[in-house]
Amino acid sequence: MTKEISTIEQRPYHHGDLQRAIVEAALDVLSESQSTEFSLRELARRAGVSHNAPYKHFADKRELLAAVSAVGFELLAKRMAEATKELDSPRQRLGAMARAYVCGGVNNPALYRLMFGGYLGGQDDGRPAIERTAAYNMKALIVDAISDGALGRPIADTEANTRMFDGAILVFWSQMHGLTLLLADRLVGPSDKMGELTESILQGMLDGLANCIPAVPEGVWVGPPLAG
Amino acid sequence: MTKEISTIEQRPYHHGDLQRAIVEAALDVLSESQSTEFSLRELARRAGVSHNAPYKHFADKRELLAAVSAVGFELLAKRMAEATKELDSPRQRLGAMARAYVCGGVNNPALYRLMFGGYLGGQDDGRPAIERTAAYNMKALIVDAISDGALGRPIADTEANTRMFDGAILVFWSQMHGLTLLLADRLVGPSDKMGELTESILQGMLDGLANCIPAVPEGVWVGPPLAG
DNA sequence: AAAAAAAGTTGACACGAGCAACTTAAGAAC
DNA sequence: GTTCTTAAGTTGCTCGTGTCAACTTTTTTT
Repeated sequence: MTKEISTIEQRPYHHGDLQRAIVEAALDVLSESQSTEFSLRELARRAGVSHNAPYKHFADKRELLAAVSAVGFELLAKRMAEATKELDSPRQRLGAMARAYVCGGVNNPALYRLMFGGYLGGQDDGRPAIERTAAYNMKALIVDAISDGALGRPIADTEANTRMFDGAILVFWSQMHGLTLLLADRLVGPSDKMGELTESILQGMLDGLANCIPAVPEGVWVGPPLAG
Repeated sequence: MTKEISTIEQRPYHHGDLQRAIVEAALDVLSESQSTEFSLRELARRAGVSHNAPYKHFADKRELLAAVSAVGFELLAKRMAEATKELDSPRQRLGAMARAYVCGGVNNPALYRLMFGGYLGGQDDGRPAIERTAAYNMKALIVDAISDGALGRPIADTEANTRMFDGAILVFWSQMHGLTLLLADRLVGPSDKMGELTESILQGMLDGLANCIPAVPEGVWVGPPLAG
């Protein structure tokens, strides 16, 4: 449908930028149907190419979904960065980040589940590298806010504090991850109360963390595992 | 394969208890493949019946998965109940419950995702009734522990406290839900540190809740929505 | 015993994943 | 500029799957 070729983009070969077109079609269909059970053929149809053209850019459906997931990570990270840009108070930054995170997930549950759910990288074969970097990117935002004092006092982002940081990130992340999915799956609602819920849960969490940040046990990783 | 007919079970018609056999096959395949993308035909094959026999018991794949999900809820609720049975201290009960919950999810992520993820009841057409009751069942376990004093002091399970209870449940549930999924999806690990992680996060959460239980905003529901 | 209903089977259709062989267009080599 | 190579796209196939329809067999009802 919409060819959407940014005039700057080079169109590498005879037809348009199919790779991008397919990913965008997939994002559209995913957003509309809220399901990953669309067919590559449907995407090909939307892009106006033959049913097998996508295979020239993606080995299989899984690889396409990985690319979609990567875009999702970029979008989410961008929104979180944008939401916190103008804010000075680290506490406010953390709040804005949390709201952006939850909001992003609730507004497109299927994409969120694709990004974080086990569809990709199920075993040890490893998630696409881009997803790892995006996940680390998001972690960095949290670390910044915490080290700037979001928990009531600044905490130096040093080696010695690693396990404490990981503990805080783990609490924060799992809390927001859980809230996002409960809202997205309508196990909690209504979702227009999203903002208030996020804020009140966040406040309770920070109260708890201010008392005591749980140090994560030796050997625990928070974020995608590094090696295979 | 394994017909597995409990000698007590009545076999209603000419062949075995197909309904049960199919659901059990589905549970097997789901556990093995950690994916819901198996075929009904595969299940039929395993049960030794023709490819269409399952349709006499389930209108479509979705309905079969709903039945599997229901079994999952029952299993999980049973394990949580079992884990807390012998414990007097409400705090210990809550801890045991949390561990059983997280452990159940991590040991079979695909089943957990099927139960709580958006595959079923995506829109408003409603989740199967059995899933609702199971979810309420689990909520009740949490309410019991809290009203017995798991948060440091007993809190009467009265109408007046409803929103506070919902707040506590929301915090507890979303925290554990998030932790479970992060572990299941290997975004946090390693999963053999599951118990310690659960306990330390739970402790931090209770510290926070002891200070202040967030009252959920007016009109929020925690658990599957009641009406359409 | 006959009728109705439930459970299971066979056969068909449409559709999607993915492979193979072919065609076209773009760049590189000469 | 012609040829060669290769990326991008197409056509056509095989195979498995969901699901419908029609038929058979067994069980329950009457």
